[in-house]
Amino acid sequence: MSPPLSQPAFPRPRRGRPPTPGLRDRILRAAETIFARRDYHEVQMDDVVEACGVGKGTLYRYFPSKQRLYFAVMFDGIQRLRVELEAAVGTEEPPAQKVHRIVHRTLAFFWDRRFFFSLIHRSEHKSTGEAREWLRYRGALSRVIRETLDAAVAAGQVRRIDTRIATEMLLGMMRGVNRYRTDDDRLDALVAAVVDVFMGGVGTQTGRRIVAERRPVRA
Amino acid sequence: MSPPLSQPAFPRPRRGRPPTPGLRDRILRAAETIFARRDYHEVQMDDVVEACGVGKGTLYRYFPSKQRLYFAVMFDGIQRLRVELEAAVGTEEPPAQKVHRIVHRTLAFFWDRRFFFSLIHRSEHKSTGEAREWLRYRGALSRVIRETLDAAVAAGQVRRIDTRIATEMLLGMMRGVNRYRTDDDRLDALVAAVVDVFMGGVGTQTGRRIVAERRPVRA
Amino acid sequence: MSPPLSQPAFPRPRRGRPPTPGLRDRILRAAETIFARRDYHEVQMDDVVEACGVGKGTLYRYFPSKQRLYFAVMFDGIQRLRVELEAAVGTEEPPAQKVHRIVHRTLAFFWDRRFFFSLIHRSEHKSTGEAREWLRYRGALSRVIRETLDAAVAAGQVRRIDTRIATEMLLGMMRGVNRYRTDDDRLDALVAAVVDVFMGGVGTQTGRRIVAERRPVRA
Amino acid sequence: MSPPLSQPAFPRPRRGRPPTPGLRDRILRAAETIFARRDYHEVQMDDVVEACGVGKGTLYRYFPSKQRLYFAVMFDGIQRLRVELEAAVGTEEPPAQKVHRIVHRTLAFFWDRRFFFSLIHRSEHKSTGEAREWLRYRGALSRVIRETLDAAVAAGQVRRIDTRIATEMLLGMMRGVNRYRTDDDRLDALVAAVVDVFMGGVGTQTGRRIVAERRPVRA
DNA sequence: AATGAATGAGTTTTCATTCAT
DNA sequence: TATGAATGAAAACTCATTCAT
Repeated sequence: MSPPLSQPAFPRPRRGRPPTPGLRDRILRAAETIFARRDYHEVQMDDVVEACGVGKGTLYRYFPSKQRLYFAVMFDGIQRLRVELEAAVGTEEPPAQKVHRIVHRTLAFFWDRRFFFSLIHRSEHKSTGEAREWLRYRGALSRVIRETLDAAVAAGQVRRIDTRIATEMLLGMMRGVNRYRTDDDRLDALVAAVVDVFMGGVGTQTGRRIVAERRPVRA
Repeated sequence: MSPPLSQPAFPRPRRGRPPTPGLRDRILRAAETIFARRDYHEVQMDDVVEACGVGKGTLYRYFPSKQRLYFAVMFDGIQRLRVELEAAVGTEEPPAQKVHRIVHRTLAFFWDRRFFFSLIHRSEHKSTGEAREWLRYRGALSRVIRETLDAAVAAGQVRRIDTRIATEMLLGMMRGVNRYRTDDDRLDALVAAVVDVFMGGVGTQTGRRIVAERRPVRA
Repeated sequence: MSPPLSQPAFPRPRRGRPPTPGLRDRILRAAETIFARRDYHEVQMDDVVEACGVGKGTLYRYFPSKQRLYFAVMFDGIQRLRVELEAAVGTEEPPAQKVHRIVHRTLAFFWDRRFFFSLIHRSEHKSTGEAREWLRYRGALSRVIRETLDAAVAAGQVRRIDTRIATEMLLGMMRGVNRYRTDDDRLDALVAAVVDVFMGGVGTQTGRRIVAERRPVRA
Repeated sequence: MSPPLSQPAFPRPRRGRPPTPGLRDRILRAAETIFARRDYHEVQMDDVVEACGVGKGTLYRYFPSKQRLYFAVMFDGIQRLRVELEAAVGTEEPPAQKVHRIVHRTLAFFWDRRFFFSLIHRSEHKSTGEAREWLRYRGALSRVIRETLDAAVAAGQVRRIDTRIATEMLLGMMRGVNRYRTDDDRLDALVAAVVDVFMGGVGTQTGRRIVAERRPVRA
């Protein structure tokens, strides 16, 4: 539904000169750095305008409203994360190992985006198109995790638990440790801690052993 | 002009119209239900006014600004939860069992307060007095959990892990499953799932067995 | 129309116990010190309430609105000044001398009341009863001055000028020097300066001599 | 991106919608007529908005607050008056004559601005930047008068009096006659009366004669 | 009668969005 | 097309006045 975010290597045959190529992306990047740092309601369109060095009219030409811009940023971000996770998971490793990669990538992604998603999932009564689309994106992301867990269950590395709920737990753990981390906390240590507890909790004997032996978790 | 001697010393003989008893609490309750359902910026003072059937001036008499009201609601809520947890934890049970109670009470508390604290996790750069105080309240809450975990470690029911981080993981897990639960999810099932995974992850043999054998914990 | 402001020596036979005798006056005094120092719109009824140590309901029992209170204060003040001037003028002195007394008393009166009358004479369109009454009070005051000038004209001590306009000039001069006086300015010096210029301007030879010889004006 | 070289250096090639020419002035004029007629607290921003036929946002774009707008109007007005006075005084006439011009211009200026400066003389205890700046403007205005008087003293046309105080007297006289003028009063007559009394009061023989002989001064 | 709690109409200001160039 | 000026609906808050005790 949204155009590809990275410039494709061969620009598709354009009819009519596309207005300032790459401008949409530039706006998206600038907006991301802003929305990642401040809450939705603390961000003003003027800030975005200033951050991406573009006129306000232009901004509105590309994104018809603040909400749309915000969601575009969120969708873009979560999509990139999903792509990363898919890449991390599309290997021949044992599923239990993949959990480690997932946690690492995800925590790294949110490390500098602590205010991401602050707007999302408010006012449940409003079922706007955005809300629906958000669920799609969010679902696509969590599905990567869930399917990995499913595979792990199939491989006897994770116990027969409800992987939907387990996925939310894992995401929640990561959010928690990231939100309330201290300045001394290091990414790797938190990754290790999360994997340790989560796999300890959901893994089978086998699963735990696989995770434990491979990566000597540095505190 | 001096208080009648027959009156007890404490209830000083108020002159003029006495403050409507319990009004502050009434406002606080009404505001809680509103802030629990909608995001801070979606709540308007007029809504609160209407919800508690009180004049706007009165609202401002008790809480001098919207922010103050919001924080009062948050502080009140988190404090009540903390008190509940302290009660739940002040028993002779084995520490591992107490984790079960903590999870149950906490999830129950947030069951209808899914949007609580939405504002609070924002803009930490503003070090207002409120922000500081929030940290105090939040710290007092998490301390209850952490100390329980510490006791569990001491009792050999939880492994020697960083209980600060473990606390955040536990809170994060609960937040995650609550936020993204479906309409079919039941409180007890989620409690069980969280305890299962968390204690599986952090517990020792002993700890796990303690939790596992006394599975059915009702409200 | 308004009750006598000073307690008469023999209290008139009251039927029904008069509510807290002297309270009205107390309020009036307290309000005066407030309105003399701050502008009408900067004064809040709560300030008045606090200043006179009386409940807000009581305040409204005696003065039905802020405006009424304000005008009562103004009327009271201007009336007292008028009484003073009448006393100062009811002597056998030559009229030119009386001007000196007028200036002295008037400047002294306003010395600590620099914000008096700030509200008055706004919004000409509103012809409230207050506005009319204010004109009566103000007229009574300026009449004392004007009649003194008339007498001075008759006595050949002031030139045949329009004494209405001259009165306004004199009042304006006093207002000007008082409003923009420095901390070093002394009352007597300003009185002398005003009398000097005014009588120099309106007086005849005779009139000027009379004023000049009597009070050696210290600059 | 850099300005075309054919354009002159100064009118930089503004991009986007150019500011409505003269809009700031239009607002200023409209606000002046309003503030000249009504007191600060009786003026609402909506009135100003309506008076100058501009959106409220625009009003706030040019003046960030009601106070700022008010002071801008005052500063603008007093500055224009000062410029007028400087022009009136920058001639070869004898200083005593100049007083006549000063009075004429000043009274004419305030003829339709009887409520000007109503806020300004308030609450001097608040030493805001505006208050300071106001003193600068007001000082610049009175200085023109004072220097004229000083010159007149030097020329032997005014007695050796305190010209600071004399300036305040003159301004006060003008304010007084203007404030309390009747509908029948004519500008020229009041000007004549003020000059007559003031110069009679402060002038030397010479000074008075100079003013007196060239009585009829029209605009 | 006296008091102070309760009230709500009225005002300033913000900021997402539109529009003229 | 790109730009920034212009717009006005919406929202927090104040304070004179009323009312219950």
